[in-house]
Amino acid sequence: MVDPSAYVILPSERGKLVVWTTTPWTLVSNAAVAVDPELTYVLTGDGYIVAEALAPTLFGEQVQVAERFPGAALVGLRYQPPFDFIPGSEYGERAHTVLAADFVTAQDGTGLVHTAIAFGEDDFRLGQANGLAPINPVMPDGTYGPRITPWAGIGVKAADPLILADLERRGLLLRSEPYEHSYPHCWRCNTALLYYAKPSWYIATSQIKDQLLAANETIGWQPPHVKHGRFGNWLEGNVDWALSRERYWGTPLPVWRCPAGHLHVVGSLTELEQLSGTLLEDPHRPFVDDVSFACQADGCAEMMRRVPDVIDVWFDSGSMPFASYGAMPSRGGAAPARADAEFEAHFPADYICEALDQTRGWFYSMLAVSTLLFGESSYRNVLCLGLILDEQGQKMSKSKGNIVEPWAVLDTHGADAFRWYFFTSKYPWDGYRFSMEAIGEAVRQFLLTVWNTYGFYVLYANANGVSRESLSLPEPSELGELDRWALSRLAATVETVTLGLDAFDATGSGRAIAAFVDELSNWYVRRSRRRFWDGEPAAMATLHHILVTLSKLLAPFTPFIADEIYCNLSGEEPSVHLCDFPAVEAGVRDEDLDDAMDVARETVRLGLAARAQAKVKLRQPLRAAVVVAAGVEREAIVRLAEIVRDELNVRELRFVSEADELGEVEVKPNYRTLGPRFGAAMPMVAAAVAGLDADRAARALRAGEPVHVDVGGGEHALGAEDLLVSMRPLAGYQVEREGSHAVALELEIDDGLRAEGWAREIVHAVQAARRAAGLEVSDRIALTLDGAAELLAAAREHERYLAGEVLAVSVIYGPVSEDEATGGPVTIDGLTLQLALVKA
RNA sequence: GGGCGAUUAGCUCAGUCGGUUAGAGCGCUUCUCUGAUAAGGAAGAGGUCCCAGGUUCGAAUCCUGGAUCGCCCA
Repeated sequence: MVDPSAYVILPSERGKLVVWTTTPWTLVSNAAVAVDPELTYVLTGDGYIVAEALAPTLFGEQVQVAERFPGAALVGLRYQPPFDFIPGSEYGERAHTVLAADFVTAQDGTGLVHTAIAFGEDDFRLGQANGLAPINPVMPDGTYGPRITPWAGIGVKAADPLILADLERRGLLLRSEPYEHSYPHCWRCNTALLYYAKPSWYIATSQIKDQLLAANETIGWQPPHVKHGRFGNWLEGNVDWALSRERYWGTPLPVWRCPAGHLHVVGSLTELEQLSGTLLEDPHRPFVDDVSFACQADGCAEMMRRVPDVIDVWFDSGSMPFASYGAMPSRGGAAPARADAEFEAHFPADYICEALDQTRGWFYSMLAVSTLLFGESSYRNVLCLGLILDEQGQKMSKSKGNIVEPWAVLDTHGADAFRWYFFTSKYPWDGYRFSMEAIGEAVRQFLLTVWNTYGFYVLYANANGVSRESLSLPEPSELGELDRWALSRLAATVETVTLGLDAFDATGSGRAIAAFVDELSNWYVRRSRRRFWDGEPAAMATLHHILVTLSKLLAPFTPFIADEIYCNLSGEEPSVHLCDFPAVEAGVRDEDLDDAMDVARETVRLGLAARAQAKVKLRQPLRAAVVVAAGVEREAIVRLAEIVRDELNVRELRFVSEADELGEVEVKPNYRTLGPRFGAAMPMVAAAVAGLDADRAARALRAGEPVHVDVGGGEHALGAEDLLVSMRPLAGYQVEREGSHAVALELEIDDGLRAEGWAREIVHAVQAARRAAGLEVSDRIALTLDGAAELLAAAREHERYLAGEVLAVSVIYGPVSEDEATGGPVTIDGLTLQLALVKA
């Protein structure tokens, strides 16, 4: 906010002290001026006293210095206060003198700090140290009291300009200018806060600081940096807890006091009844205020009455683990004892969760109350949440109107999508930039994939009459590679998710599930479709098992879709939310198979890229793919050759061991191994490697021999670890490569391959027509084909395949008239095909 | 003013022990696949890794200072 800042002149015997303040309203209770005794101050030619370092800023570079001295020389100097509403004698002996302080800087201002004991913590401490009383002429409503005669009844902030005008009239204002600084405001009404010193009840938490720090060590924090950062620092700097509040509503402070000043703190409702004879039905104000009893101090005959204050609500929140038991009248309203079985069963909490701004709020009060009572934390783990910002990154607030109504999100995308977004889009403590689009993306990318995979299973389970009872998951050894791979990936996912959730990491766990669902849908199911069409028991049982387990993994994340899937597929329990979380099964993980599938998929990826480069459609079969692979990678591809061949639509896979058999190679230095070895000579090594004959070097490495390079006159041997061999493309083949991997395609297409390609094109056309005709996936058809002779010949040649693919019980080659035709004519490689189908 | 955190493609975010061509998704362009999919696959365009110093053979990554934003405290 912008406040008026004032440079005020305070005359003294040694010269005119210049003090700086951004709260002119506190000048009426100026009690002292603070200086840094070690800082150098000057007396200017004009008679002003300021810090030397600030004199040029205040008076210009040409300022004349009459005298130079340390701040200590000013200490004790008496000056004329700016106002005399409050006589100096009320503050104390050292009122209106210069005092030494440790908080004065020469950063800004004048190096002399106006001090009003009742306003501000530094001021108060300085006053305490120097025997000055905190006289406060401001009323509780923020207006000046009657002692400030000209401005009594005026809000102090509103009086700022009046005070400045008064000082100026009396020649005491050197300068005034607007000053922008951060200043605390009321979170509710957004008006500037006024600080003043007032008596209060405290808990001496600073005396148990070591216990608080020790208790913090037992807590698991997410994110981890809060533990020794924000929270740990706060505990290190612990100050006593200001407990009392001057409010009407709240938990009454259980302190009774007699006129003689004796105190009694009441520990329970039972104790209060014993003392007073009154059992309170309702322990709040005003009832509790009526309860009085005879003073307990020896020889005191006065009546004790409760002090009017209530307790800071943070104490209530910090008492949550105890209050829920202790508040019960049957227990006398006292805090629970460690012997209480019900309390013990629930203490401490496994975890708590709140926003990051609770560091000094709930997180602290929960720890402090518990440590005071039992010397330990009331929670084992804490997860902090960040703030949810709007799409522009601004904090959402009702007054700004940029809030998002939760119901609008729920109505549009559903609760599962909402939850999934929060769990997986970011780590919760990082906060969010909320957007509806991001939730829509979560739906499209994740929930629909899950749902469609489930829907796919249900479709073919129903089509093949597969019942829940008929399913049994075969032993791993009886399953195919793809099934075992899917189960292995599932087991790995269960493990990752379990470890993550145990560590309160829902984000990493959710992302692992998302990765698995992607593999499941876009590799396992896609590669296995044919088996599901036939209702193959192993495939059915595998996917069923995976979906049921997946529903259990998803239960905490997307409870509704998880329960829907579980109840329809299993129903062993009435709800997925009554199931145990999946356990990590021993012996299901097969990391060799996982790695092999990765290699196979990489090979497919390169092969598809090569096809795209060559502009050969995937439906056109090719004779061979030549794969660069050796050792375990080659074994992996051989193991999964059928999948690779089918995905790439090639008849044959051939292997070469080294990239240089497919094209020219280049060698590059491996900085990771060579860097530490050669250090500063690394650039020379890189140059030497660049100068090598790549083919010769590659051959040598393949033969297990070192390659020698000359670096700065010395010869060094480089092994296979030190050089990375990669390829240049080779003319004549379509080669796709990445690093040391490569796949080449033979592009020559003979008549046989061409006819097979056409047959697949015809299948594709018929399938499109089936779909356009609205047929069920299991409907049989009678098919008639007409058109270019070459296409019909290809169809005849591959009729069994064609009929099987499109579920045709008969294929007729004959004329198709306009009105019989299903859809328009199809063009394949420039040739025309006309087709008609009817449900058989 | 102090403490803590953040800053990477138009947007949302990854980026391991510091390793030389910084990735993904969305969106855009062009293909492709489809007997579940609003889906999948390939290619292209898109980058001052907030800025400036420093350490190092080598920095998005480590150190120092600064900027901006957020939270807490004064």
